[in-house]
Amino acid sequence: MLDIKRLRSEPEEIRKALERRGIDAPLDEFAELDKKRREIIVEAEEKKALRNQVSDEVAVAKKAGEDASGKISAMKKVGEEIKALDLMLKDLESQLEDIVLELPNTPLADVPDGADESANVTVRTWGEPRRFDFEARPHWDLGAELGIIDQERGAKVAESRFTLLRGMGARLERALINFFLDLHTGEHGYTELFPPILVNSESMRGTGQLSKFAQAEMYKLRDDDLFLNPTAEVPVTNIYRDEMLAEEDLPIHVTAYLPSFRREAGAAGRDTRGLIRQHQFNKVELVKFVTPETSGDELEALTANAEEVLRRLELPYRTVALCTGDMGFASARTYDLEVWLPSYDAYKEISSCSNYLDFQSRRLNIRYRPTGGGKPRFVHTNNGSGLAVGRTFAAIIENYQNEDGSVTVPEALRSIMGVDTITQA
RNA sequence: GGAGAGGUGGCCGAGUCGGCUGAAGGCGAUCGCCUGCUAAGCGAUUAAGGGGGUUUUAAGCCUCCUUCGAGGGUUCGAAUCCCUCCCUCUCCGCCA
Repeated sequence: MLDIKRLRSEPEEIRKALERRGIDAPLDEFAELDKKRREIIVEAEEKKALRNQVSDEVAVAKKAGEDASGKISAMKKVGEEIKALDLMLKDLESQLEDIVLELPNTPLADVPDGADESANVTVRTWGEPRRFDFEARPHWDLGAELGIIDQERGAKVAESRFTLLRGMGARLERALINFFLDLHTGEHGYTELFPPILVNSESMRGTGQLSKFAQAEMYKLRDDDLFLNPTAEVPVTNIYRDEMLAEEDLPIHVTAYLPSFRREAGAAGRDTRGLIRQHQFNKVELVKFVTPETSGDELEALTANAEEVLRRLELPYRTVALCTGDMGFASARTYDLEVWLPSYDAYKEISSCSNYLDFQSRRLNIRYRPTGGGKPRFVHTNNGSGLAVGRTFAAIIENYQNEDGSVTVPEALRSIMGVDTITQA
């Protein structure tokens, strides 16, 4: 959420910033409610101060054995007035909260403007899309033929958009997870976590997954206040919810492999084939908790860490700066990594790396105490996938396919896979 | 699932016949003194959030309100009493 003080002191800057995202923020309504709120606070607090003072007098009088019944009955009435004011206040605050929680983050100044992905800006491209001297095939066909991807049986066991991996397919999935984690922990300095796969509603709310918009995407358990993890960002970012960190603790760089689940409620007809859009998918997440001064550089580094995975796998990709209209709700800057996918004849998102500034930590109440004392400050958070496993799987099958339908194993995975080529079992 | 104990500030930990306890004490931290350096020692400061005032802004200062797991209730007044919920720990049960 945005800083209330900022909404109050620089509403025009915020209005302009949100307009860049195509949002007409109800800031006038906010200002009006906020003004009313403060008026009531003043009134209520005056009465509370009076009550506190008289209550002390009652205590003194009683100790002295004097009669205080006049004061007591007067305060009884004041107490009722306070109760009424507090009720009004509560109502106003929930109205204010409704407004504030619906406001997305303000984009950083140099984020490209635009309404949709057509305005995104490619910041770098790595590798050349392979030119095939035969008819390249999509991973779902190759995978089925190789016997490593079985979508029919996945659907039988669960439903469509669930997949059974078999043999070298299952092994490739596992190899990718290991490879990602080993790279990020061994060479990029992240600490590996394995968080709960079920998360409670407070955690979901903390990272914004329960907004009207996002809610329908989530699998909810019937008998418990728990959801299936939609992205490791949720359990990982929430580990420090309501905590006071020390500046010496920062930066915190963590990575986690976790199965993720999404209902894909609004995605009917999109990416229906193959592994691109599944209800259950594996992802290795990168999350950073950092000081405000460093979050920009930290995002660049995090993005580079995710890119390194694609380079080691020698998969052609490009890095795209999302425009204001295409960025996620909480983000102030986002880079998407897009891998070349021959079946789509296009680059397809495989990672999304964002700087949330203090937008997330404010809502989650994650602060740190600066070295040398001083007021607690909100940390900044960064987050990105490093990478989505299923999409990497698909990219490897397609980019490394051979004319005979076999798939060459990328150099970097051979020791984990134990073979150089995936062939029909 | 059954029985019991408990949830207090950055951390630990006092606080039951409800009333200068927003909270003793300790640790940690910061500043100062001391010291050849370090350690030890001495002194001071140190919860957060929200209003109002002051200030050109910020900082600072003054003042008030709220907060002792969460929510409700009783009361002039609640960390202290009552209710509901959540969580943690111990024992038992079950179990990979």
